[in-house]
Amino acid sequence: MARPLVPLISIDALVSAALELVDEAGDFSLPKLAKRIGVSQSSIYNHVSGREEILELMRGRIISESTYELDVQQDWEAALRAIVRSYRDAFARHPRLAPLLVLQTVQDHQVLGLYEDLALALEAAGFHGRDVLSAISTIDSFALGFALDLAAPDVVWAPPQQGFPTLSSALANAGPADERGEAAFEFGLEILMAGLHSRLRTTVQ
Amino acid sequence: MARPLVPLISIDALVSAALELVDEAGDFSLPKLAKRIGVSQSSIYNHVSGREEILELMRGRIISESTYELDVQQDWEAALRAIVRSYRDAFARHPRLAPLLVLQTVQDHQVLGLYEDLALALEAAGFHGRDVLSAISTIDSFALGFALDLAAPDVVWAPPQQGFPTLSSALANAGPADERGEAAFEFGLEILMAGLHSRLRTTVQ
DNA sequence: ACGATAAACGAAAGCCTTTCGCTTAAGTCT
DNA sequence: AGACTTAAGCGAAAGGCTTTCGTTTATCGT
Repeated sequence: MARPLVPLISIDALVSAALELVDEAGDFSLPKLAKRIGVSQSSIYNHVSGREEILELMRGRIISESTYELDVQQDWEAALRAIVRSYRDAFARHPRLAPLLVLQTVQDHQVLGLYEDLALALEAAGFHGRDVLSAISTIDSFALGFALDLAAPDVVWAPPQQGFPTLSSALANAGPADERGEAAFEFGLEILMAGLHSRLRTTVQ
Repeated sequence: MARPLVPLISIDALVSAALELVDEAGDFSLPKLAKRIGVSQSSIYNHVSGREEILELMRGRIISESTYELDVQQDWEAALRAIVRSYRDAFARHPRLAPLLVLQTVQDHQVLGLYEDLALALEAAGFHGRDVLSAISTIDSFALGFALDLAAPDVVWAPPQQGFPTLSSALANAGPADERGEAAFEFGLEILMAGLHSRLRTTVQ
């Protein structure tokens, strides 16, 4: 086939189809992506530079889909909570995408905007100098860790019947996997916020 | 070649070689693993079930290599700090392994032992019921997040020159990548501990 | 009118994991 | 001692994967 009258491929369609594949199968490949859109593998290279760019585009897409509102009236804590929740919500809708993104540099504009807002909220809170990036890294680790938890197998820990009594009883106490994840995230967010408050109190201003 | 007098492959040698490859290249493959040991790819299947088992064996190996001492005298906070540090140290020695493990259920005995100790320390601290697993998940998210940070590209965020002033200046303030990671981990650990303390104070006992 | 660009295609190179059948040494049982 | 089972190597091949390259042809700008 020669050049079609109307392009068969668009970046939007590419990203949507790739996201569908990841949601369904936990991964995507160019052959499957091409088959889903109904084109050949190699045609895709006319629109993106390769697999990595598609991944980065997916990151931007899911972050854009999960917006948060920053309100001038808001205190920094409310802002931080809103940002972290929105980040985590983005991955909650597409849990299996998180593992595919951990090794890539963040370049997407939308996503950088989220980190910029994070930095602003932290400065408003009273963090200075190197602490700002340390706090960003901490929040990022936390949010990424919980995002990955959403993608983890239902059974994260599989102790044998004998030998790990405390861990086993903690697991027995927990409800179904999604409830456990939800409860853990809420718990973790409280820990994080309390920790940040405490740090601000104890640091010489 | 028929069956050799002395086996050419042992699980220990397999894991060591695989770990070397991951340290060097960030990944390992059976062809490369086989070449390094000096056998053919398919022979490896006589010793392990496949790629996944090798990954799980590597997890056990690095956790075993990074021990911590739990001392009856110790308070729970010291115990938690020791466990989290040891976990993070394990991945600091083999940063590029972390991303390969995020999707796998933990089955290794040594690693389960670490989580058992974590559960014990949390109960000693005064957490009960579902909170134990929530706290484990929170600590796990932190530790995993920071482990992944060690494997991340030197440039985690790449904002363009214009448009993200607060993030850019936070990045400019930071030193080299490894110092940033180290400072962030220490910062995060304080936040985590302070948060847990705060939670214990405010929860009805 | 014409040249450049864009967007499709097929073919192929060079990775990867895993399975299969074949060979032969070592160990075990009678 | 002879025979059977197992363990551990091998090569070949199936069927994935990403990416590059050359070819074709429609559209657009000058």
